[in-house]
Amino acid sequence: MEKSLNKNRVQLDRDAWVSGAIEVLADEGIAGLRVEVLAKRLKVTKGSFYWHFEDRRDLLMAVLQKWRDGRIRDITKQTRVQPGQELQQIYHVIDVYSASRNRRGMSIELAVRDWARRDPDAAAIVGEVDEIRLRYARELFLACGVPMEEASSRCMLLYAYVFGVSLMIYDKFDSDIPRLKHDIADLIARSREAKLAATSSSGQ
Amino acid sequence: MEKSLNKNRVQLDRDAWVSGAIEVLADEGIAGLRVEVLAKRLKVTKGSFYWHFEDRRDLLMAVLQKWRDGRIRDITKQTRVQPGQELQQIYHVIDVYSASRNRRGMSIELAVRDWARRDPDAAAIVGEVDEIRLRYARELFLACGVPMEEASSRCMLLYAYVFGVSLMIYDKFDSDIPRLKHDIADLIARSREAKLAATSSSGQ
DNA sequence: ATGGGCGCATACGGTAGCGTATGGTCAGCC
DNA sequence: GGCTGACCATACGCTACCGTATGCGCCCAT
Repeated sequence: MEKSLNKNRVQLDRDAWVSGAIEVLADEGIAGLRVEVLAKRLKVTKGSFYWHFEDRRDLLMAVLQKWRDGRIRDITKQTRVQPGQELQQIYHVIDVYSASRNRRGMSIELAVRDWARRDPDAAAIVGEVDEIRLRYARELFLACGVPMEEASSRCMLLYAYVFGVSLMIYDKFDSDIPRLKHDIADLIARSREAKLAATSSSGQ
Repeated sequence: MEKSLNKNRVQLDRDAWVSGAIEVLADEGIAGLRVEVLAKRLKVTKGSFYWHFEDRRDLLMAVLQKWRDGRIRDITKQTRVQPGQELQQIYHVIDVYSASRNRRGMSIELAVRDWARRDPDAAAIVGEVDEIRLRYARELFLACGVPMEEASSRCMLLYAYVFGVSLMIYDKFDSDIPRLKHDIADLIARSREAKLAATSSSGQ
């Protein structure tokens, strides 16, 4: 209620700019995230932009914060699991993080990681997100009875795979991509014990 | 001998420009690959550039060709193997393609793949390279006695991993990164049969 | 020695983008 | 009904970059 703006004259706030910026980032990459381009997409001029932000860098930092907060909320959600469903949850994580089921999110992810290759601030944010994701995913493997070191290896392999596969262009390689992806998920997720647990519980 | 340029007045040819362009691409990404920037790095002006190239696009296409040719030569070299050494060769491929052993190459690789996300010509080249790499790597798994479908899955996992891990920032996650990487290589490379073959042959 | 072409420098017009300055508009409040 | 402040438009100077036009020096063959 804090701002009773009648009419449909939508006033932009800082968050609207940041959300728009993330859209542009996904489409054009960090190099294409220009304030005049963004302003045009929001159907205003940059006069508005410099009302809400110090400069372009100010926007970019806000983008990083928002992205990080969203990723942390998301990973806590995706790895929350009721007891006994840990292995299924691992398959679920592989699935929801795959590019085919999450094109927009993966576009943003790759744009941020490319950005992080040349910007220390972005790299720090990516480092935070990676560490949290790896820890949460490792918990899933540990809950499946996988020993600590193997859990570390497997969750690392999991994330490297989902990001890596979204960089590849392999449509001519195999005729049955769904099978391929499912088999790869098996390679990542199942230890010998876990496989037994999966086959015994998947039927019910 | 075709051009006897005495003195040390080095004349640039097309290939020198392309090589320089790949350096800039690795450092700055495709968006930073500007002809005036490149000219400055080569210590000439863009007057020279437009002697050798139609326009910027002409250079970019030449970069793609050169990159593709090099990658194809490299993968044929890295997967050539004498009989009996197939499994070791798989570990070798994982090693040489890992970012830590090949920083420059991986920078170029990631820059090209980011480029390919928005440029159909680059995407076509990446598609070519990926298909050839996957086929060559699959041959290694097949030679290890891995059945066809599993060989496809494992070689795909291999490449997705090496690219994906180079996107991640995980230095705080585990204290023993070498062990982690070795364990992951095991997860990718070894089938039950292959592991037996490895343990029996690694001692000799 | 000289004329021609190769390889590059210089100068130019044009566009896109950053950041600043300043003016305009509308809502809400007294 | 006039004031104030939030939000935005417009105009400006500056830099970086693209591509073109043209000039200039050097090497080589005749």
